[in-house]
Amino acid sequence: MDEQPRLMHSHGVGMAGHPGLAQHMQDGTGGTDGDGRKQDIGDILQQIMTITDQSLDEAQARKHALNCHRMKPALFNILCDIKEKTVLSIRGSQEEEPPDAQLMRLDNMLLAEGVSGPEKGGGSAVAAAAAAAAAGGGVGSDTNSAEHSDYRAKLTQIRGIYHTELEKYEQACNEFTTHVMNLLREQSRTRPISPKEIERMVGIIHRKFSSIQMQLKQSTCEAVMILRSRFLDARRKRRNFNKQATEILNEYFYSHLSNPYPSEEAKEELAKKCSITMSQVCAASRKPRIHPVSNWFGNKRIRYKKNIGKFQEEANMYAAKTAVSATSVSAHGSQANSPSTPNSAGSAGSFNMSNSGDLFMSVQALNGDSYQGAGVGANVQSQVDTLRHVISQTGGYSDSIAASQMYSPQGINTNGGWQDAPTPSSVNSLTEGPGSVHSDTSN
DNA sequence: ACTCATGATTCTGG
DNA sequence: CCAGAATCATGAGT
Repeated sequence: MDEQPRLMHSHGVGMAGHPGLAQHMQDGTGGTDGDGRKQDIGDILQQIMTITDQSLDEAQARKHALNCHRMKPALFNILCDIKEKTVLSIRGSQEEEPPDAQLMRLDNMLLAEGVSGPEKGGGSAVAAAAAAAAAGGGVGSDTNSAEHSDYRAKLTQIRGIYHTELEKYEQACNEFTTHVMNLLREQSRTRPISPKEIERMVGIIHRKFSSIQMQLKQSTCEAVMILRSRFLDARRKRRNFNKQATEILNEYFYSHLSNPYPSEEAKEELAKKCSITMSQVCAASRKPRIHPVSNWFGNKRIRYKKNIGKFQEEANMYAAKTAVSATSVSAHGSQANSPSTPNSAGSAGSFNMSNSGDLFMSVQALNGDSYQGAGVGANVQSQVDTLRHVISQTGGYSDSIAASQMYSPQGINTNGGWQDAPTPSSVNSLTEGPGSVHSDTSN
């Protein structure tokens, strides 16, 4: 039985044209004469060795004959056994399954980016963000949606490429697998190849292909990242509001100085007036995001509070402006609010007091300046009175609020801020009183 | 190149 | 969750 494995080996090898083993086999035959059976085997080997010299038909016939040899099944099994053992020992060492932590990550990311998920117009997350932005802002979302559609188009492109490539790989993988399987099956008639081994081979092929797939996923992820950074993570891309917008916002701010927390509607309105586009809303972090007007007011509040002195001039200017417009309005008989302003000085005072020492000064300055401002911009002298009146209003725009909401000077004082105003955001200042007058007239 | 103004983001406390 | 505070990043003026 010793030599029979060699037979099979040589056979297989001979077919594959392996020189080294042919040599080895020849050694085996050289040392075995005398025995009839071995002689027989020698013959067979001889035949095998010369098989390449024969015609194809002859070779085929010989092959068939060998294949039908009565010893073949037994030999085959034994060889398979031996092979299995050696293969196992080899495989044991390289038993690697460093599995798909990374693959999972990639998959998750692709899913999150809407590349590999269910078809949803591509970039579901971003699309959602865009939708949210559009819905939330309503205003000027054109440019934004344009940007997003651009982004989406690109993402869809990536998605398309990814899917076609993936499909290609899968197809290639399947084709190759079946090809190899056929080949092995075919060869298993002449070589000791067990089904198990074929299975193993298939596994290897799949692993190879999945590593290719991983590369594909990786590069897709990279592409998406680049796209994101190009389109969305230009988050801090800051475009200054235009002058008019700033003016409108400032007017609102200074006319609601005692409670500069515009309601949602007010913000909407302001945004509309300022034609502040939602493109300025952060698209990056995929959060529904803060309205630019909110940003503006947030920044304004904090910066104003931080350095009131610096903003005093501005405040005066807008106060004057407001005054002028308010007078023109009041001339039309919308004095409904004006009578209620006698105490406005108080609110102005309160505001003042809220800001340490120089506040008081600033109030003084405010009044003085406002007069001046009126003189400059105003056409009507008789407006001086109204001006004064309105100016005080500006200080206490939310007089009504102050009254109704117990917006006490003390509170402001102690805090040096507006925070104490109860639920500031709930105050719908745009629609109420002087504020609305002001903002309406400002247009 | 530098500085300042300013819109946006992030972190934190209530 | 919201406002404030801190910070980042950019645009504009010099």
